Amino acid sequence: MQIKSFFFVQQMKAAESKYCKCMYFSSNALARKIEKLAQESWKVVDLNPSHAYLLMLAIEQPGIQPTALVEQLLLAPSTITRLLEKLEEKKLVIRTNEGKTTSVYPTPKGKQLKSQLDKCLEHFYISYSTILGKDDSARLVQSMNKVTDKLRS
Amino acid sequence: MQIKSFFFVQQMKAAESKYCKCMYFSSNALARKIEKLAQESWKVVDLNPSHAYLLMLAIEQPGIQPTALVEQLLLAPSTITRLLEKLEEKKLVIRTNEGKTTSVYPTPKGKQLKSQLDKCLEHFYISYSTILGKDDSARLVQSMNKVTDKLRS
DNA sequence: AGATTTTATTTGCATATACAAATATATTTT
DNA sequence: AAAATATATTTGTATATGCAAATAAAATCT
Repeated sequence: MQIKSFFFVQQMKAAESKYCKCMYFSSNALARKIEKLAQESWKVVDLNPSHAYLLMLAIEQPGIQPTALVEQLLLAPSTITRLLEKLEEKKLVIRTNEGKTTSVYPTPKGKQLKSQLDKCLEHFYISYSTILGKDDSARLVQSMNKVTDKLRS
Repeated sequence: MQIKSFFFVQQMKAAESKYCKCMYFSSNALARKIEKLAQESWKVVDLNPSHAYLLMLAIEQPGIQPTALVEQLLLAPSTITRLLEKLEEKKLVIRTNEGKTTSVYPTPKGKQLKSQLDKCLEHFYISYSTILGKDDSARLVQSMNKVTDKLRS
């Protein structure tokens, strides 16, 4: 039962998978693994990484508008709205409307998280660069960004 | 209104974003862009890329079991179940149970899609490698896979 | 052989994300 | 000024994904 144990007991490496040469497969698999790692890092503030990133932006650019968040986080407008709803529920940000624009401000409770958020970011950075090496991970990040920019439609 | 137009009209490049140096950000942004590109490629068979990949595996390895699909697609078991449910609804695969194991077979209707599926894969490959260059994209895929494997916990 | 543990799969539930349409406001055109 | 267009944001809806628990069967241990 060698074949069976190969398939079942051991986890297949991404590089061995039949479709490993395909960017869909690789980028998604990588993103999922990183997502998990990131969730660990931000667990202490009870926030999903996306929410945490948004909060960090709101703290550093108080009054920032959803459109700007869309640009900076490369997420869809509706996604930003949903993230904001959750952060507002948790009393970490508030939205003020004036005309058609909305401004997002951190609440005092949100601002208080700043140092913890910084620590989470640091923790996350360390956790992947220890596994992957600082240089390698920096290079990978750079080339992923380059590719993302090229794919701008 | 130069600043305004910068923020609002032009989309910010991933490499300019405040958190671009972070792997969470880059890997997710890339995966989302690639996802979109892939969806385009598989639209003609009315399948999401994940479903398409699973179907391709079922065609090439008839009788394949969910566990093997988990290994090869690096997805959670429950996700595989859900993908299978949908493919079964569409009468593209069938599941047979024997004891605790399940075997997945393509239906005739599923098998008929093979050549179209191959074309979709080809189309997708061409669409990203024209934008990114064959060598660059191959290199990127390779390093993403390497990283994914290292992150195996 | 019966009890315990391991393995395979599914279900219930939660969540992030996006598209398309709706809404509301601002800007431009005529 | 009124009409048309553009911009900003939200809502309704759909979907992929995962975790944890449930179920069920097989394998192992005693």
